[in-house]
Amino acid sequence: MKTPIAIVDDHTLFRQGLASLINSSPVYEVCLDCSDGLALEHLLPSAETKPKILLLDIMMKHKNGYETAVWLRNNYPDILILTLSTMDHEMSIIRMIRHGARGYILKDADTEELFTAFTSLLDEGYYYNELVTQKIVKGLHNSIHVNENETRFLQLACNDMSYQQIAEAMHKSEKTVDGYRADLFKKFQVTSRVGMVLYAIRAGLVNWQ
Amino acid sequence: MKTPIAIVDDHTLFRQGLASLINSSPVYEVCLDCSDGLALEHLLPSAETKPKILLLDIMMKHKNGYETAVWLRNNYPDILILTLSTMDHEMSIIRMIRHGARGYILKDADTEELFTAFTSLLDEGYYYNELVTQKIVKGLHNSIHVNENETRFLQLACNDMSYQQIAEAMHKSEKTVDGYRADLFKKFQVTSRVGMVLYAIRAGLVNWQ
DNA sequence: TTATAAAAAGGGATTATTCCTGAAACTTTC
DNA sequence: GAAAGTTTCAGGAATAATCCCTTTTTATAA
Repeated sequence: MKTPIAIVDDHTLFRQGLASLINSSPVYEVCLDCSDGLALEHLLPSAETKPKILLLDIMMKHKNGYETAVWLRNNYPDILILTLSTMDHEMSIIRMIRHGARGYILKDADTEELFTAFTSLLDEGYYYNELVTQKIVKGLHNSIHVNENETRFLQLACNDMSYQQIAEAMHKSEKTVDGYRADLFKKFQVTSRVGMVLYAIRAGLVNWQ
Repeated sequence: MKTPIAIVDDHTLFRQGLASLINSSPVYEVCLDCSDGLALEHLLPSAETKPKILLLDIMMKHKNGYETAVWLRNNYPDILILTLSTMDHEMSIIRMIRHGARGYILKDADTEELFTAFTSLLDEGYYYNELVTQKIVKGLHNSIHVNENETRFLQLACNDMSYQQIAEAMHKSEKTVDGYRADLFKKFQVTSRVGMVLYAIRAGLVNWQ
């Protein structure tokens, strides 16, 4: 019997292509695929075959990779989550690990690495290649922690609101919000709003697009 | 004989998956695939079979979709360019058409639409679905034109430079640069730097990531 | 060559952002 | 309850960004 794999990614063509690759293997087959975490919540409970490994994208419309990973850990802790994303920022890697992912590969990996990751996951329980490992070490070394207020602040700043507007929206004084800004500037090592916003987007800290 | 297809996209896994899908068709086969326009320039001249259709991504490392389309039009005008991108902004669609693309599909299309696009391209010479057509109409109606100076300015603004620094880099006065800013604010209908930068990224006007 | 348009630049004012330092208010911990 | 730490907020100031209006220079066309 082939090992069942699931794919969660919002690009249909990518999903179908990947399924074609996986299904042409003698040992793996795709048992389920959908466009985001919300669709997964509807499909997975009624699925006949539960996947052993689930390929999970991060940036998705209705429910992103972080949230989906948490839901999976709570409801299907035996499913091995393998993150499959274009984002190579250390923060997104570490955040996925903290949320329960067992591996991380980039979309510019090749088929060989994908299957290597599968066997690693099944045999040892995890897979991180050299580059990803280096980013993890770097990320843990920097250990940038962004709290709830700062995340909210970032989201609003990325929605092109002025600090005055953000202060109103968060029911805080402008001075408090200016404190969040200063803290994030230091953490991200930037000196302007644009730099901060671009960092947040690259690190996958905000919902975007 | 099968119709030869080429794929230019910087995500190897996507390329391989797509190739697997296309090769499983009875009428199409992938004759060439590479990661960006620069690689294409090296591979295409020595390729035995030239592709009839070339699938082209926009955001790529060394040479983006716009530039690659121009090179193709100058050197291989018979190859039908089918844009395949995640970007759904009207500006990127129209820009690809102006640069010689004959079709535009999004990565969340499915296999059926891909093959529909292939037959349309071969039979009628072009393919644009309903959504893309609507965006084209909307885009032509707005007709936002961004000139060379403004593009350069946007690129530098997205690199987190101050207007003073941008003025120096462009060998223009700060007042001139402020004029570019004001013009772009009006064109993009934004009122802040962050809004302008995000618009430029979404519209695919700058090299990013 | 003159009319016209476009690009470049300046004057000047308002607002927003960035950067200090420090003081209350509130929590957590011992 | 005192100590230590975090969060919230303030004063004050320099710099940058935004906006409006006008002038000069350059390019283009009639």
